[in-house]
Amino acid sequence: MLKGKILLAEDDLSLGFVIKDSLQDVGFEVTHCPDGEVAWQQFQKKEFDICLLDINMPVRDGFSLAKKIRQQSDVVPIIFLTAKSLQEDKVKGFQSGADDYITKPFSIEELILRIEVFLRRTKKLQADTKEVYQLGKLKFVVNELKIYSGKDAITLTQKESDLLRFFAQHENKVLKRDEVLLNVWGKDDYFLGRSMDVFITKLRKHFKSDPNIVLETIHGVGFRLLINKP
Amino acid sequence: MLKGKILLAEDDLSLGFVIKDSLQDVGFEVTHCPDGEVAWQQFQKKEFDICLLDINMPVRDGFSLAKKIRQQSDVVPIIFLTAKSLQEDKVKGFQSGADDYITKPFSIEELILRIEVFLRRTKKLQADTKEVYQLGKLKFVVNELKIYSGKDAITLTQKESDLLRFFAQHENKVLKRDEVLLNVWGKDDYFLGRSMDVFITKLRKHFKSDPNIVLETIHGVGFRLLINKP
DNA sequence: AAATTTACTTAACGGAGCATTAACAAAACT
DNA sequence: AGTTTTGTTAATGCTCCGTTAAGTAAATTT
Repeated sequence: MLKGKILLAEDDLSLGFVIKDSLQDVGFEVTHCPDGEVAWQQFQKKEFDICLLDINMPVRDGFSLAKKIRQQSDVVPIIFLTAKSLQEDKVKGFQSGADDYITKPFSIEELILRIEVFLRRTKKLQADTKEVYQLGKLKFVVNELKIYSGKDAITLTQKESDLLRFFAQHENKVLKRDEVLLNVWGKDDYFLGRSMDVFITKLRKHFKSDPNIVLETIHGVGFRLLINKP
Repeated sequence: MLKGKILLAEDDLSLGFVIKDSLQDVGFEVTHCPDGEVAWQQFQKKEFDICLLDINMPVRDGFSLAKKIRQQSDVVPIIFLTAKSLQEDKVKGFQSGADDYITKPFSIEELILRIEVFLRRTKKLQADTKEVYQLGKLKFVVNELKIYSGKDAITLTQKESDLLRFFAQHENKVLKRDEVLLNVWGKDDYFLGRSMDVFITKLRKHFKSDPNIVLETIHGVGFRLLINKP
């Protein structure tokens, strides 16, 4: 069971590996970045449920990265990993938008517990929000995995639903192939790319009852979900 | 809303703090004790609805504490928090009167759900609120563990009833496998998942007198209790 | 207390559903 | 024309789920 997507920025590679491995063991998907700049690039590409940022990093330190992240999202929880336990650092950290910090050396168990505390909080808010998209004359109800066309309904598989949801969230916007892959599949390689193409075909079939819904290909770039007004 | 009073014995202070904080967040009153002896003093002073005991503690370990507690009350649920997952420990734990154990690292969410499963059970003995669900032409009376079909009645077991109750509470909503497991069994692992499938089969058999009641499977996601209007 | 019943879990196996991979066709770039 | 990218269908193989039966432990009866 996938519990959530975690962005881990940690320049100490062996420590980073241990953290990544432990978190994956308990069901998280972890993207490990060796410095703040790479982490920032990843953050822009993909959605994360929580960020774990080391403070002392080359290229871009944790504080600066946290600020950047906060400019783009003031919801995603940020936890600092820090060797220092000085009061100033803590203050500085919270000012830059962190939600919590944990001082090294910490136990993996404790880290997991803290992560879960945050995820539970944010989950509660989302848990019962009905996520529904009106696509032309079709109504897509995410939690039910269904597309309604009047009284008729088509049931989607989980993956179809994940993919359609991502397009519906960005209606009318060009989405690059790697963006889609990273967000829906979690990684980007040749085979998953082909797999995505198969799913694109499936989605197009589901749309055939409403010709105003067009999932167009931008050759060499990606796709765009376009809803034409009739 | 105060959900219940919890005695927490945990010598790892930072872990204890996280647990206490999380439980308070969801409405429990928590008394956190740093060792078994202090916990025992607190238990004698005050009434608790549930006890969470770490096993490895200085002064008085969890096993010994559980025995003491059991001498005074054989009703209060005891849950062990343990780092070991060895079979011997489990056995030893249950012999000393524990009702359940949870191995570290565990998720706070899971702990909360297990606590709630226990509290619901003990409360059931006290409360007498009639909880009745009309499912198609069947009437499900929770406290009686019965499903009425006209004059005929089927008697359910406790687990069947717990499970059906959870579905009846969320009629028409897609419930994920882990949600069901956590809410009905208190924890989510492979075997309990299989066990749930067995109970799903049993429930479907009970429904066979009314074809409008459909407990449908959402592959890879969970189940949904659907009542079709005839 | 031994035997039986009851309730639930675990094992085992078969089948269905699904994502992926493969294979080939079509389209779009060079 | 040749190469790369995308569309589509079919085959593959994995995971999930349904079901029956066997195992286990507690409760009840004899």
